Amino acid sequence: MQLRMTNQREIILRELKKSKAHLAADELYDLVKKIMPRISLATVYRNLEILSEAGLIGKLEISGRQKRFDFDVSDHDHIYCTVCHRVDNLNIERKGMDSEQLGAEVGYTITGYRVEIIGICPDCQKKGKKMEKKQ
Amino acid sequence: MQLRMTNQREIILRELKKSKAHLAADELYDLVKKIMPRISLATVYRNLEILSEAGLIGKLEISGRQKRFDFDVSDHDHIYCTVCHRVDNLNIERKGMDSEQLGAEVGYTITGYRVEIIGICPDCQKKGKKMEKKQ
DNA sequence: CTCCGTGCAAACGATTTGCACTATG
DNA sequence: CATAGTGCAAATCGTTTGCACGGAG
Repeated sequence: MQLRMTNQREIILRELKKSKAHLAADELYDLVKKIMPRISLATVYRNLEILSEAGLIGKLEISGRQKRFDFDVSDHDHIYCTVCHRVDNLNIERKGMDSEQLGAEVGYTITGYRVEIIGICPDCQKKGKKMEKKQ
Repeated sequence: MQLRMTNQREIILRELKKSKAHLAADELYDLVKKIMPRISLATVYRNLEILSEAGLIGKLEISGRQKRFDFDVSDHDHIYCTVCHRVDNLNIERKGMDSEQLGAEVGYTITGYRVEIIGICPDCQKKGKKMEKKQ
């Protein structure tokens, strides 16, 4: 099964990288549609899946919501806003965590791990304060 | 808004605790239906939400499609099997992680964080080996 | 007797799939 | 020219909601 670099695949990849954000499929679809108006949402889904399997982008399965896709494939963690569901990158020093050993204790073979910090992003904090005043 | 301890709520809570597992709503629904056959799936969803808001159970919004609910409300992390989607408890020493400070660096107000180890559980490792032999 | 909770069915949002057609390598 | 990829619509999966009725406090 070889990958063909189709026009739609190329644009999807390029627009995600260009956005420098952690977009969900439908958000990226809106961007890509501006360039290629007849593209289908299914194609965006299919390609995001394929590109992440190929290691060209990252897949973020956070919080049982929409999957988001990461333009940055280097090793890093994420911080998640519970209000607007935005995701930002984070650099955590992962000292003192031996995931292999922890997994071994419960009989698991470890393939990776994920640290996710949860909070409220700067924008939503501002909006929250406005709301308070109104009420 | 006070909580009423209805029959269905009591059974849902009891069966989750009894299972000692991280069940998804439909799995718990199957269990509870054996005891109260006319219960509706919507009731299970509503109660799981309410019980987790009340702090009587934990809600897990980790990888995978479904939310899972935790019989154990004490502070701990989780390990997730990518093959069967099962979740187990884990005790990680969270040394060397100052989530407050990390959040502050990107302007977030932190409400919590989540560490999730990802791998393949003992059962699926066994099954995997069987599959290999067959092929 | 007051509302919170329930069952049911329908609605919903995100994602996937079957199909016939298109176009890459 | 074989076969991976596409667009479209319908299907699916997990979850939520509106509504009229039922039962806990």
